[in-house]
Amino acid sequence: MNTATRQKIVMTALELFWAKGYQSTSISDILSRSQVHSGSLYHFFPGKQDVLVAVLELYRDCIEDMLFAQAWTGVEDPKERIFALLDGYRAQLVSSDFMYGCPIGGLALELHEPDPRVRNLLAVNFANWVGGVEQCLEQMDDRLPADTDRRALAEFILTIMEGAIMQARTHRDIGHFDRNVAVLRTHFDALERTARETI
Amino acid sequence: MNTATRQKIVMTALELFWAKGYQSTSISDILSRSQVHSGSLYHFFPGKQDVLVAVLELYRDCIEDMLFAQAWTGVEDPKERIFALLDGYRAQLVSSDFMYGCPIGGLALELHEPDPRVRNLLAVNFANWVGGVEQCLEQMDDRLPADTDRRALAEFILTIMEGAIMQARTHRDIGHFDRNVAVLRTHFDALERTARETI
DNA sequence: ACGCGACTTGATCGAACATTCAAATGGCAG
DNA sequence: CTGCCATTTGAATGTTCGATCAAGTCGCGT
Repeated sequence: MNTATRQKIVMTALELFWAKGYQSTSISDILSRSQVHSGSLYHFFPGKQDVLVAVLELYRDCIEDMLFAQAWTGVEDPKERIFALLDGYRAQLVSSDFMYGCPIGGLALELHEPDPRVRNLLAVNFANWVGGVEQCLEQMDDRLPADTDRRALAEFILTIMEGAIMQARTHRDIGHFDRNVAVLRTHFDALERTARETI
Repeated sequence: MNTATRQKIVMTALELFWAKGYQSTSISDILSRSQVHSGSLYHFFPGKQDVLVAVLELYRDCIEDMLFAQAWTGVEDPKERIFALLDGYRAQLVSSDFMYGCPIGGLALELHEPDPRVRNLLAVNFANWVGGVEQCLEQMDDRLPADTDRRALAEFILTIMEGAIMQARTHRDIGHFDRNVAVLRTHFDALERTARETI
């Protein structure tokens, strides 16, 4: 199977879905940007929805190499790895003039009655992101109170990332992102202080 | 001006934008649901985008009576008013089987290159919501540490609401919402404890 | 009674959309 | 060289979209 054309389609769709969303991206957009003709696209994919599935599968399979590895090079402290991850989204927002937020979050809110495959892949991608953060929290060991629910805290951090991006994009003001991260830092400070006090 | 037809259009559009989003709602959807003909709609509105503007203006003008007043009847404690507000969104998610999230947040992430009017109205609606929560935080007086940035904390609470809805909807599991709110509660506990200790 | 302006009706428009298909191409197995 | 099958080409399809418009209705001031 000539995979080059298929990959070109998926990479182009990934970029367009990220920049404009799923519904605002037409098949024609994907075709003209990727220099592929419609027959080729429909040779590899039954329909538009299946292109989205392929994009979400790519996210799922590459989160480790493309997201975590990238954000965590040169950062060893597990707590700072979490903030480095958030800072990556911040940098994307700023450098793209608030165009590029979270590709999964954008799709998750845009698709109101998604295909079960799509919804499941969105959930898996969220779960993988949360899992990565959860590992950082576990590596913080007794810097966090023993009774801290690390999974719930990891989900909380995803929540903050998504909400902070939403507000910063809407106001076109990175201050909204920064203030949210700052409050998260005070939450970590309180947790670490509690952990120290109850040794 | 025959306002009845206009109102019918705006109310129908509000409901459809909330349930299906802006792009997935066609003018035909609005017309058939509201029993109005296309000429009437275009008599009152230059185009689809202006219907959205009217919907967002309605949210802006009615947030006090429709949202805060509703959530806060019978709840006097300012801290519990915040959690009552969140519980309202929770109830909507559950009773609608995860269809109805936050109408503003959904539109904010869906519209990638919005008309300045639209973007500004989204920002105003977020700001009004944050303002309501900020007032609650101010009424908490010295139950919070003196140096707490109440505006930033109010924005943080909006963030949590939006992120919690996003995750609960994606997983179709209200547990994701509840865990986020639970972590927020631990954050409040820590703040109140700090305030008590530093009297 | 009359006319005017506000509103309604519903057929109609062109553009954009996702999708289809028959024909052409090209590489490779035998 | 030949035949086959995966892939490519690009015109064409039917549908849905947002929007237009001419004709009609209604109420109200004069």
